[in-house]
Amino acid sequence: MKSMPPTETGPAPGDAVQGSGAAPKPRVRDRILDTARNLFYRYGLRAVGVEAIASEAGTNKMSFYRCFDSKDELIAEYLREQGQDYWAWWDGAIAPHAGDARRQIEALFDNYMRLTCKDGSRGCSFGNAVVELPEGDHPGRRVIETHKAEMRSRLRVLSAEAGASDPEALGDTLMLLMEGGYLSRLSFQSQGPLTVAGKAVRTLLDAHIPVPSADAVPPGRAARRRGTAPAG
Amino acid sequence: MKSMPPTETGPAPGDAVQGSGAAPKPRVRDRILDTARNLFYRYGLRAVGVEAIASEAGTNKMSFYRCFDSKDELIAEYLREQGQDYWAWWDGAIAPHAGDARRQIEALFDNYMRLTCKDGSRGCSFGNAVVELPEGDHPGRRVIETHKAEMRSRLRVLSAEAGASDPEALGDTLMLLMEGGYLSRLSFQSQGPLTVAGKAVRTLLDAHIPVPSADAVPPGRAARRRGTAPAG
DNA sequence: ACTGTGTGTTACCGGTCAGTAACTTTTCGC
DNA sequence: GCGAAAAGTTACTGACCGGTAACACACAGT
Repeated sequence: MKSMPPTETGPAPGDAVQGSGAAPKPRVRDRILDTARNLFYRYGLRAVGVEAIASEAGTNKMSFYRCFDSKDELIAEYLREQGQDYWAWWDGAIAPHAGDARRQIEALFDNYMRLTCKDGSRGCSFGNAVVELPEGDHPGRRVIETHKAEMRSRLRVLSAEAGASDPEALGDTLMLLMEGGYLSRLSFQSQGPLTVAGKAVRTLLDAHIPVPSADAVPPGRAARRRGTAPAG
Repeated sequence: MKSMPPTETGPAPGDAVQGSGAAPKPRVRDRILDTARNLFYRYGLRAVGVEAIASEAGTNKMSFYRCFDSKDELIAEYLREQGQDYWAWWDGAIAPHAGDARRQIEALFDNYMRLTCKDGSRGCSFGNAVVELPEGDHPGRRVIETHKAEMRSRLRVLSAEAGASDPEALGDTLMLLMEGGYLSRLSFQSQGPLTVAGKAVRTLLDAHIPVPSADAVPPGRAARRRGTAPAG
């Protein structure tokens, strides 16, 4: 039940130290937040203490408490930052296919799979955090619930735009798939069930999006449908 | 970041106390393990201390350490117990439809949805635990990984028995669905995306299980396929 | 009665936790 | 250069953590 590898004091090789025209050392608050994001994501919320965060950020607990009211507030802030990055990633993943919602969903999941299978991935910051925050009144919970609700909403909207006959059902199913991939990533290495997410999404899209009537499209196209059907 | 509601010392009303021919008070070890299962599941592994477990079980830390080598060992034992119950539940859910793998899968998921939507559910003990145990050498991790691998395997076998053309893909997709439901249960109340799992499973079964050729079955049956297609 | 086993009790260990006080030093805008 | 703001330093509080020592008791089988 140990928590973390021992921290090294002093500036790490990769740190932004002043000198020879390099970028100025970022403000304490930013360094702390950055460090907290790494540590919280890697080791969990309860496993990482504020002292460890502060010293890993090259500062101390006192400076920490000048920037943040409490550890719980830092956790909430950590989650907000993660959220911002998450939606930036999301928008970037679907941007190349604007106007084609089906392709956007596929691209989103392809991107998601690649990212989540990578070494060092620990799944979803929000999903992991909510496991450690069962108390209903923790400031981080609002952030998490908002984030997940937004995810659900976006997937439903994309499903509707893709022409799904039951966009709520398709959106929610996609959400289950995503969440499942995030969670299963923790128990399996990169060869877990997550590897089929791409195929699964295409199967679901095929099943939920009605094919155009046969006399409205050139023959042969409607029959094989679109995307990759489940082999067989 | 508080951990648990205050514990009450002394025997709780529901406890099995000796008297008037009632069953004898269970042995300490069993009481501790029972309490640990409740507390760990509800509040998480790190949030619950051994002292809290012992006193909630009506004993003390010393007796605790006579039964268990360490908290980490208790965690592993907790997970083993959860595993036994889990497979008993699983077998019970699919037993009524022995011989019809498709119905078994449907029954499994229906049962799973009902259970996981219930008040007080906190998703999957194993999924939650693995979030809190990033260290690769924790005795609990073996239990978790074995459990999840078994789950994956069983879903693949059921998929094969159901006649799926790509049973590995179907099994893994079902696994993602299940894991996703467990995880999303923590961020949503009972009205989360989990509610569509039943429909999603039937859609996937329809898509993965080839329909018998038209001249082998009475007309009208093959056309509408089986189960509940996505509305529309 | 005697003894062994299981259990309860109290006090303690070293370590870590979140959070604070008081003071010094560095940095930056002007 | 000056003053203010930001950051570093040391020492501390009170609570809790996992884990242990030493001892008292209660009840079983013989």
